[in-house]
Amino acid sequence: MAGIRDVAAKAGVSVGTASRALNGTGPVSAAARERVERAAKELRYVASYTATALKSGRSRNIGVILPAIDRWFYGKVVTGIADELIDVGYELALYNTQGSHEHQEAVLGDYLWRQRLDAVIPVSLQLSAAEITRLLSMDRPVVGVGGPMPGVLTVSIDQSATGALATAHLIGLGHREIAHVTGGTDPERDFHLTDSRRGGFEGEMSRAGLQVRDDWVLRSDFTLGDSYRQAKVLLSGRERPTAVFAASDEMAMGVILAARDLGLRVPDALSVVGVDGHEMGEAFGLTTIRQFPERQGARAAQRLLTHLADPPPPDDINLHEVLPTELVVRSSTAAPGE
Amino acid sequence: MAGIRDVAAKAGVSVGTASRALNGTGPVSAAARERVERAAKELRYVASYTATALKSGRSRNIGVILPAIDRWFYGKVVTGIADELIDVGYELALYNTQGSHEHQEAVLGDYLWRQRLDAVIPVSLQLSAAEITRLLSMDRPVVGVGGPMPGVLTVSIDQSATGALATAHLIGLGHREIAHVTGGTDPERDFHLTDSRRGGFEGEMSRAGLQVRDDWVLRSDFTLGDSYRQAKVLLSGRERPTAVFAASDEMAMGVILAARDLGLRVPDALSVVGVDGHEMGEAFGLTTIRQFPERQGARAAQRLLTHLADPPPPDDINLHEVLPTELVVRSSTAAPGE
DNA sequence: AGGTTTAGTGGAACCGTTTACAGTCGTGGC
DNA sequence: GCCACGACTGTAAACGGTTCCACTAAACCT
Repeated sequence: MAGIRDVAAKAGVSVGTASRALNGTGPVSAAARERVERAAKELRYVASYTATALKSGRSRNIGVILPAIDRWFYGKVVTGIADELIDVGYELALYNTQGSHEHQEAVLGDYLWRQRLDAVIPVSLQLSAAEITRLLSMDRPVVGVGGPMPGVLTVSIDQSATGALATAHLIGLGHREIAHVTGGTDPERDFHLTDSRRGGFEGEMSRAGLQVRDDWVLRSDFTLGDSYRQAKVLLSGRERPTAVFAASDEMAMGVILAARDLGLRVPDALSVVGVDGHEMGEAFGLTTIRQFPERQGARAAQRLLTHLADPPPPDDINLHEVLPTELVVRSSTAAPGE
Repeated sequence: MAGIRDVAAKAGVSVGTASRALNGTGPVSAAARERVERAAKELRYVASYTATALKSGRSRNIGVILPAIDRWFYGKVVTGIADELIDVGYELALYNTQGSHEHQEAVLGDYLWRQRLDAVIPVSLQLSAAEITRLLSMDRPVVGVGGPMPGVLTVSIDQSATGALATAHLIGLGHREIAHVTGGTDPERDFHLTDSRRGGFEGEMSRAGLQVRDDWVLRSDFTLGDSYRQAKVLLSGRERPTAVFAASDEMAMGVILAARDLGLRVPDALSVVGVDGHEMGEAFGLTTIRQFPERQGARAAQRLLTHLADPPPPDDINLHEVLPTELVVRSSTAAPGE
């Protein structure tokens, strides 16, 4: 492995000059620069990142902390982040807490302090005040995705408005008997998201003077399978809603499958609306509130990068950036039958 | 930020002793060790990884290169790897090539050479001979997932056997008119996987004396949506297969949706079998050949770690480790109707 | 013409660890 | 009583870059 000394020697300059030539910092004559560059190429020289990082304090490495990777939303977010980073030569360190507080603490307490990271993107993390303090005291840029994370910059969608929009769509079609599939099975995970989407649902219902039946609010774990099972029970009851708002597309698809298995036609006998914009929704004809997780990830990365480039951000910055969502009407919703 | 000097000073020992105490390398008196440990704790000392890596040459960081993160298989593989690594204090650097050869070259050519990585796990990568040579010349452990990658250790399932098993299951039920949904839309991606699963299908068909109809082999892109559309065309034709083997669960679910939309009952009018063991398959009653991507990822990580711990591996190691799959029979397959 | 800037350069300190080396001290063997 | 040995320790040299500083020579002022 060639080092910068080898390059310098081969180019007939000092290591200082070689470094300046390679990094474009400081003045270097055209001739010297050219010789250094050629030497570097011939030697297949690549600067050791660890050495660079140690001296300069910048590692060109940013950490992404999330509770899972094998779920639609997180996969998309990471994709968005990764796409944004690869172009500017940053690398991406992934920390999967698996929703375990133990792991989360280990990551927040130790891993992030090893100075290998220039900045951090926590995704949908349930952070305690102490954890946030600790995170921010690292004195590196932090931009979260999802939220809320009081005190840290975030990028997210308006969960409550999303719930309200979906509900309003159903009410607008004439539905009055509306059930809701929400999250909350795992108290640690998706806590706020669940609550605020349901909040939007409830708000919109009461605004329209409609009642929210407790037994029509299904607590699920955000998977298709669980939602399917619960919806089957719900839809087998004597009284049935005419519409269901599910807090995610996966759960909405579960509801559709359950309805079909029970011989209920969608949307004739049951309207279903979800949230996400999951690709699979298309084949189901699923009406949904589309969010753009890749864009959320990309946006977080961008904000991070500008903070990294610029001096410390002004104080009047937009702390919580809210990205738009979009109602996509397909064939799973219609006016109530009969 | 406290450095090891601060710890040493506080504990009243030299930095050498402090380092030895903290790392458990070399002899240190119990008293000194205890003082150092307390000092470190009180100072919230965490060793700088960049410094450690620079000096020791070991970064406790392993790279995962893959063509996408937002697909079921990759999400699972990464989860398996991450779970395995977090326990032993290794970190995970993620490189998403997005299926672009440009990015792949950048990663293989530059990124991996910056000495930030102790080892590399390429996942489902289509590597040229030159790329493999370059990868191996880094002189660090490499264990791939999926394959084949001639010359590098890999962990994978037997794709061909998987195709054969699925096909045999259908034939065993009495089906003779069998269609296949395969990949291959994107020539770069999933190349081998597609070919070998289809190979298994064709082999099993001919073994049973059955013909493979060209127009019953659907080339799809491994998504539910595309498979759905193609299956709809297939199943609307005058002649219909009585069974479909889809090379992935997502595509199989697309076929089931298409069948239902056309009023064909599954499995009465059409049997469908997939490959993967996708969680969503359960609600579809999907029969499938289950593979365990998390286990594949975990296994790759384990092999890597042992190679990292032990001296260079013996030459007679098992180059390609094949992990088992499992037929899961649910309600999407049955003997042909009538 | 003399004094200041400025482009270009080399040398060396430094980033925060690990680790090779040399040394001190007490202990046991003879 | 001396020597060898082991346990323990401190000092300093790396690791491979970046960056500060001092310096030269040419160019630019007044």
